[in-house]
Amino acid sequence: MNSFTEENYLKSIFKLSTKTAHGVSTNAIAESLATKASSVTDMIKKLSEKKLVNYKKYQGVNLTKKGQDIAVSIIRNHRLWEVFLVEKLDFKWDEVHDLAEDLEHINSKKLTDQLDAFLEYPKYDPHGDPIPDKEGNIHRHQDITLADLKLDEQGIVVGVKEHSKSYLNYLETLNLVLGTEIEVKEIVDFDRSMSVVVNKKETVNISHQGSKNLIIKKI
Amino acid sequence: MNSFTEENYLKSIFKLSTKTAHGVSTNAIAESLATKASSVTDMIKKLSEKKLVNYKKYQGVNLTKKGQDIAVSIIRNHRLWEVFLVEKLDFKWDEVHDLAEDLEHINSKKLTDQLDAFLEYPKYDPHGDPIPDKEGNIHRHQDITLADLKLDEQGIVVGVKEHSKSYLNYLETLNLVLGTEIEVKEIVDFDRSMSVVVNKKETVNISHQGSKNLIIKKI
DNA sequence: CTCTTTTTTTAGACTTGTCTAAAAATATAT
DNA sequence: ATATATTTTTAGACAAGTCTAAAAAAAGAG
Repeated sequence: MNSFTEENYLKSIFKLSTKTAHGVSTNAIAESLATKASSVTDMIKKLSEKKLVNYKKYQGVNLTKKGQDIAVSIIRNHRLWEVFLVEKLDFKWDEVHDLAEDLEHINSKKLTDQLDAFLEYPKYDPHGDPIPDKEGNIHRHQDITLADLKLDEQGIVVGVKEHSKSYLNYLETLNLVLGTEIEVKEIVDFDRSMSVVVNKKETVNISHQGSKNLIIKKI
Repeated sequence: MNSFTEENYLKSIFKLSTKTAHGVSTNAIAESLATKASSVTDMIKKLSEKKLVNYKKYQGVNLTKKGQDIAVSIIRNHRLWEVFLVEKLDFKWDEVHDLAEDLEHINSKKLTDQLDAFLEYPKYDPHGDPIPDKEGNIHRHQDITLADLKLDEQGIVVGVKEHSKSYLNYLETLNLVLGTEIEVKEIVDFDRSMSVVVNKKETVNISHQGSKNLIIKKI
């Protein structure tokens, strides 16, 4: 059995390793877990002894198959719980992350799979992030953001790349939730902000900072 | 914030204090948590400093109002999660305890109350134990067991006093689940075992050990 | 009431995960 | 290439919760 702490390290390493081709650096892990590099080194040694990561001093780490399986199953838990909280318990999409951080560590294959069935096998969580299936397969969205769209192009909001409460709230004030239709009406050269038509109704303005974190499927 | 460990101590003290008029003894807590008396003493000092228990050396402990509120809210969580697991995720009543032991520590008033609403404010958990309401009120069953019934008396199964898997399984093989109607047909003097008619159909035999842990409402 | 047994507490040690400060290795710049 | 800056690791310390062994207090027996 692994502690919550170990599981959080594995999850962090998993997420960081999708962003870098090479080993994940000690500092990157420390930053993502709000801890110190020295603590990370200690934990990596432990995970390495448990054969959950491959590690050579000064070379960064990568998950082993075993480590990866654990990380993916925790992410699966996390995202299923988020769906549960939003769909069944009426939470808002900006309220569920912290609770899911706790719930994800409840370790029971049966619980996870029954929850999955109860929720009718959702493919995406409330932020559009894909939910790994029972076998651990993850179907990622293509990585097109609103900022990639050209004038007059249309799309549907399918996810976010930034999960902060403030960003999610900002989107909600613009009515930009999952499933929203968007058409780009204007791109301001100066600051790359955009005017977009939302659901064929209102026109809203969104900053570049906002548009580049909004994942879109072109239509 | 309190650690899982602290919460488990509070829960244990709460449960033990319903059984004894005086302070709860160090040894009793140690036994219930499968730990050593010396560890209990240490923890009690800590809880005492946090004003969650009243403690004088060698005199046992009692919960303060604050400690009791926490204990009750954890029990509320535990029992609501058990209902969820059985009603929504198709778990059996003998499978839910350990999972609920983990889930009960997820600390969110909103989560608890929304779950309660989602489950339509259940009054009892799958073992017939009463679920404390939002304000912490607990409506206990009267403490009549099958063993208290006389010949030809009738009752309905409303709970169990023993929660082990083996006992719950034993009951299930006898078709003695919550809501079952019972009529006492024979009481054997020698070993106090009983023959009872279940749901006006089959007659089954139950040992004294079995009958004294089955909580009944007379009809 | 005194002796014995049981319960509880203390003292000191160990584990897990953390930290700071300093040393070692690697990367960068000129 | 050599000096400088950055990253990573080591060494040693600390807090939480646990344990064993021994001491202190309370309870029970004759």
